[in-house]
Amino acid sequence: MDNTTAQCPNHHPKRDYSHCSNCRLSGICLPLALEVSDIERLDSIVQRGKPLQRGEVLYRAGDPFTAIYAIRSGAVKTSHSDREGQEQITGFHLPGEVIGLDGPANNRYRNTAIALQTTSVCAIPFPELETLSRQVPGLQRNLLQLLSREITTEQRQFGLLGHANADGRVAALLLSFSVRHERHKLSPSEFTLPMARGDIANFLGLTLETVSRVFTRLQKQNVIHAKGKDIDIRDLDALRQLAHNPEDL
Amino acid sequence: MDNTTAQCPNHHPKRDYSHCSNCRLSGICLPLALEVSDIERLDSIVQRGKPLQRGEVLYRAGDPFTAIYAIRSGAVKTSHSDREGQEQITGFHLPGEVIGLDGPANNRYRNTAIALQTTSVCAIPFPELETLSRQVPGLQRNLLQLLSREITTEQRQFGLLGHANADGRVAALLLSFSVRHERHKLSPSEFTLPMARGDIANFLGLTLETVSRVFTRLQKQNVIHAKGKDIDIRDLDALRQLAHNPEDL
DNA sequence: CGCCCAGTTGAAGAATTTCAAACGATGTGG
DNA sequence: CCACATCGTTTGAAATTCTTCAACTGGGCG
Repeated sequence: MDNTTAQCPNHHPKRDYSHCSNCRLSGICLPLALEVSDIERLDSIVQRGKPLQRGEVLYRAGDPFTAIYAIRSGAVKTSHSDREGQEQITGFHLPGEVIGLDGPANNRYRNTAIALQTTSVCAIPFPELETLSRQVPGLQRNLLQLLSREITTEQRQFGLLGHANADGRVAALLLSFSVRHERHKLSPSEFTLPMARGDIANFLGLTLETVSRVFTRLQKQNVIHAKGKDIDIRDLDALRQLAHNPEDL
Repeated sequence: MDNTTAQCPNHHPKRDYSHCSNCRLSGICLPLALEVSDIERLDSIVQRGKPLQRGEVLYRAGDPFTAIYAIRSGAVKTSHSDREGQEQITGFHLPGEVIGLDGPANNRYRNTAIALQTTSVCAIPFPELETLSRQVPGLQRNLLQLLSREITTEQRQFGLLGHANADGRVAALLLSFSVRHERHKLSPSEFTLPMARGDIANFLGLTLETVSRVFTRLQKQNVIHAKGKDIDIRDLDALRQLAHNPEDL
């Protein structure tokens, strides 16, 4: 029902963000550092559908792998489940981030991606992207970087679960959101988490109750102020110290 | 001091494995499913150095990223440390596996790779590989698959730390080695672990003592027989059940 | 022989989970 | 408009798992 311009963020309804070349996210997304003419070629294969509502599935584990997705607005969680049906959330993804990179491994998505809010994405069909990236070296580089960065991100999280206690894990998560918000020139200290406590707990390998207790504890120590999903970071250094934070997030 | 043929596995000293085209690992390594002529092109950029001794560093976190490495024989651990100097082992790598894929993210290795035994590797210079993979679509595909597979592997481990108890984590590790040995037509039930208990503990986010206790416990239950690093899996199903194992490893 | 290292074992302690109850916001039907 | 059910969250107390600290074992090597 919508035309392409309808996917623009609600608060800027008049501007046309429906092309990579004028997308506000081009600085952190796949087109990064490409020439204008190359961005246009990339743009020509990108597909923009209508926004997903909260809870809608973008792709499901086991689906044939067709495209990777750049998030334009909103938030997405990715998860996979073992055969006992036990769900493990593998990540929370914000605008400018690309998901579906688990697909090329065996031509099926390994994860399920679900919108946490109203979310709009750019679909980048993978076969086309592969072809194009053979012709555009910078794009090939960006694609490889994207995958490699995903690897290092996972490794960091892996290290977190390996060596941090409950406080450290929650602190690291909050810091991660903080710096990702800052990247968008949003406040790094005040933001709203897109997911519920249960999702945080699942992601961090803790129970819902423990996460809740950590939030109250951090609040009593005046490190953060949290009302539900609304977070206000009061003492960034304390948070960093708790998270034992390795370089960037 | 060695010529190139000297990197052949010790137990087959007469055969020439110094080219991808006759490497026994080509079925699981980067050349997988490439045409003969393409394998030869790949081969022409691959560098084979002299073997590393136990404890030697292949690359160090922070080093400029120059090449990815395919392991020919031996075993390697990769790890990274946060700024407190806390080390987190991110993986144990066996022949046929490729490491260094964390490098493209920002042109530096994020991890340190250390030989756990005498180990020989093939170095594949990355700029050359990038160029070549633009010309050989199958190679481009394999490279992307390699990275993507690394992502899914990390995610599995991530899920493990998130949702498995000490027994489950150790069981999963043993199973992982079991199937990886099987891939090489080695016994999936009897093998020698290349790393010490402390490394296992670090990798699994446990203490050395807990790992040791799990080994004794599994032994008392007749699930495994373990004498130091020598493992004999007695009850594969029990192990699988403990690990709650999601699909392949 | 004696030292050292890796691994094992024990007992006490701490952190997290589990079970249970209660809360506050939100929505629904009478 | 109020009673009631629901959902996400918070809080408490007991149970459990894992860690910590410490002692001990056994094999390898000078």
